[in-house]
Amino acid sequence: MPKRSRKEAAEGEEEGSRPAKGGRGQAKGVEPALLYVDPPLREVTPGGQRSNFKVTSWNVDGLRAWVRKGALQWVQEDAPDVLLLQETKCAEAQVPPEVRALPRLPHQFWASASGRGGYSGVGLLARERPLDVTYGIGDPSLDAEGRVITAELPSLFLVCAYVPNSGRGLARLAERQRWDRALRAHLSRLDARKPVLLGGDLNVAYQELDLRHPRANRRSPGFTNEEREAFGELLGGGFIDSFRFLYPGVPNAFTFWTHLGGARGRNVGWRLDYFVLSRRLRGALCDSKIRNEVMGSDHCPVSVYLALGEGEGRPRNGAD
Amino acid sequence: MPKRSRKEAAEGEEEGSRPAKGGRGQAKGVEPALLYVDPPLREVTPGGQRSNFKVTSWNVDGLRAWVRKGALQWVQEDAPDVLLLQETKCAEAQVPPEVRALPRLPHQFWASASGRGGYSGVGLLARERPLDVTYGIGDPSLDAEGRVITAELPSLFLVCAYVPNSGRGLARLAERQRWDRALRAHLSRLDARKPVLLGGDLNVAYQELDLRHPRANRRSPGFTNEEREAFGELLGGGFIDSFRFLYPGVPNAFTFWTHLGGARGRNVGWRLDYFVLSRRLRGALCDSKIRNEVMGSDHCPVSVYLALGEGEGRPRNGAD
DNA sequence: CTTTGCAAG
DNA sequence: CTTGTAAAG
Repeated sequence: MPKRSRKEAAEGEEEGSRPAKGGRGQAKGVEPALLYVDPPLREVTPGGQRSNFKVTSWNVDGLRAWVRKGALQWVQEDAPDVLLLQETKCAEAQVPPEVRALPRLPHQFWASASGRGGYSGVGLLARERPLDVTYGIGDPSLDAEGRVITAELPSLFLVCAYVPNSGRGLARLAERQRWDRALRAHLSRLDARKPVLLGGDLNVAYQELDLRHPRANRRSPGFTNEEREAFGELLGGGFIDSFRFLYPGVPNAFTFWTHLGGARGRNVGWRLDYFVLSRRLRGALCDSKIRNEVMGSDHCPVSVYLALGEGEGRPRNGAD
Repeated sequence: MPKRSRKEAAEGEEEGSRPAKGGRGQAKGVEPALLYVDPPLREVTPGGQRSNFKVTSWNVDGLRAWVRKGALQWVQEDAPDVLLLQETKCAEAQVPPEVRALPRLPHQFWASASGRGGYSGVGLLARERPLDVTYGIGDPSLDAEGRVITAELPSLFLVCAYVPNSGRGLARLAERQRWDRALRAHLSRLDARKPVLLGGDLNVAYQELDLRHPRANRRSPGFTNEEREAFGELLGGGFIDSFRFLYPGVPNAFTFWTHLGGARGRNVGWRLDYFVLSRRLRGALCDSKIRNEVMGSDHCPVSVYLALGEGEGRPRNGAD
């Protein structure tokens, strides 16, 4: 069982295909759709401030294939202030010209796995030029795969992350744990200077609520105790899971579905893509959206809406 | 220039895209279609014997993809007595069930590259059970790639061959020359017992007439002097190129077009697929067809029609 | 199941 | 340009 990957196990027979407890009897293997429907956008903070900053994050599962599928059309309509992309599988020189030419996102920053451009990789595309951009999380032994870009904006640090998968048979779980620790340290260092907004594929479903078949995936990459606890420490360390903060207890809100076996059609998925923010940014949070109707990858895009004002950029000891 | 492969050079600018000498002036790079149209079938020999044996040969460029494209439909309509397939790229265990189930071709024999099933490979499928079937050309150092199947039928030996490509930069030309010699020896040994019919992708265009851009391909795999001379020795050794025997001087009759650059649409091709037969079978030859309208591979199928009678199977010293 | 890379043609 | 393959998810 530990030999099966998270994504394989997501399709597993162990527990997933039993009829729901207490439900009406169902034919073996048939599951109800249980689609999460994203509610209408909340355009203001509880305090009444209007959203003026939108970030969208999308694990594209291969930037070039994603472009061929026409995803850029959706990006233009979505019109985020910043677009975070993960799993571009693409060296900077291979980024399609249509992406480079996006009129509303002229400031583009790319990272890819050194040596093999077709693996991992992230991008950060911004409407306005960041004050500064850095790469990685400060540990060269963990920064060879092009997984993190950090942009300093006037009022916050924006971090795009593609957290490494723990691998088949959890072969890379130990490395993943080092990675989770290093990311947390990176975020803390940033947070000491300005509030932080982290977006991306964090490759963990935090709670049972966050994947369709928790029991079947206890030792699957993305739902091990080790990965979940690391995420818990992030939340305990002054950060908020924006979606869950706004929508506690809401089930079936997934951002990833394996390609195998038509999982997406049955909404057999995982919530792996997040916007996590410094606690002191919570008053600026308008909404956190899961665009699960949008096709083009095995992940769907997620967006966060903030209301950034005069006071937002103040340093940590000035707030909270 | 020797670095470019045959198939790349087929598309080259060197000589190919000049307007034809003496022709009307043409826009640069535009070539006339010059499609070869297969004439109506000759159903009888010059001596008046009706064809009673049909063999079709096709380099399928991947048996599984070829099946997915629906080529089996055409095979059923073609209804050959024997079907020879090359470049199956498929271990015997991976042959699609639809192929195994072909109702009119129940006797199937497969060869593939030992170790890597996805490379090379041939098949021989027969309506009637052969008397005997052997594999290879009698040299273990040349027989590891599943390129030859020989079936003994009552009146002749039928050989299915996929001759190795000389490779980019002619890296395998020396091996190819050994291969050509060994194939010739194999055919001679068979021919001493019964007449021989060889069909398959012989990976050589014999004369300038047999490819669209001879000048540009002087050192391209498939048109080197070495390969052409080896084919000439076969013809000098008592064998006939059935198509050219029946259609001397007919140009633009190609059986292969590279996938690159829309070569097939412009009929920028090569004649690489042949039926070659023992000279003493020439009286049995009705026709040799090139089905260049049939899609499903980068090669088209070719067919030969013979009239086999009482006297056909007699040993060599009894005829010619 | 799909995306990369690659080798081969 | 298309077929295989493997590694990765």
